Amino acid sequence: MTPQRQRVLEAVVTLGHATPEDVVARVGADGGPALAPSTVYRALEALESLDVLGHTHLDHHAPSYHLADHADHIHLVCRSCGRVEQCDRDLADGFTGNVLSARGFVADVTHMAVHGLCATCANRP
Amino acid sequence: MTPQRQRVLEAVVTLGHATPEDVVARVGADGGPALAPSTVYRALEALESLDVLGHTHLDHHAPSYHLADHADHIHLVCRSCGRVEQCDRDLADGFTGNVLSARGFVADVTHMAVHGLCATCANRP
DNA sequence: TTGAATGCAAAAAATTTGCATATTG
DNA sequence: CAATATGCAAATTTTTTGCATTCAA
Repeated sequence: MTPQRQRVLEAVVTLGHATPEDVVARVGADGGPALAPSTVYRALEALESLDVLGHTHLDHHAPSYHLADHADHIHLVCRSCGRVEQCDRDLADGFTGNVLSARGFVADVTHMAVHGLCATCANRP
Repeated sequence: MTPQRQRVLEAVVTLGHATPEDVVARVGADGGPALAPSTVYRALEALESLDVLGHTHLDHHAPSYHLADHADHIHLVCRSCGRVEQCDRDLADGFTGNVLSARGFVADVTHMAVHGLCATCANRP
């Protein structure tokens, strides 16, 4: 664990969810010297392979990293305000069971981003 | 509906699921002249806004387009062999109900890619 | 004919790679 | 000391934009 990787990790923790470029930007603004983009990309991969981080695909053009802890949750992405919230994975137990019996497919819901409208945006035209 | 857009649409239908670059490649190989990448990107957007196509995020760096019909299904992506299959959306009815009551979140499961292991890959070390 | 679509070429973004140097264990 | 990580720069890859030309309604 090098200081650069610690800074990458801190950035992800601070941001909650972050694309690689979010991390590059954040790390460049945290006081220390900027990190080379390649370092950030490699650090994210390394931290993910150590199961410290995980990622989902919240929007169109970038993976979004988060603490592996969060992997126990399902990500809910509001298509209106863009907010990301999480819910307990067991809300999907029935669904994973259905998919397993219907298709023999073993679903990993924690890698899943569910799009829709959050409570706030749903109660608004 | 221009001939170029028809060819883009045909390519998506033929491929089932296709990233913009898949479409560029496919259209370049279907006999006719290649289309400019910008034309393909704009055609995909246009077809989506007409509700002819929809898209999900099946892998890391690209949206994957498919017929809007397919939007009535949930996409299951095997992390081992990469195959994409679909299942009926009602398998997730319980899940969407849970998310709604727990968070007030209105989930659109058809925009969702579920990662995991397909039946074949799950029965294999 | 009037607005929209295309092709082209160039620009912008995002990600990856090679390699010399520096750092870790 | 040996292995690994970093920084930098350049190369790729993917997507977007501007604009003159062509096409469709």
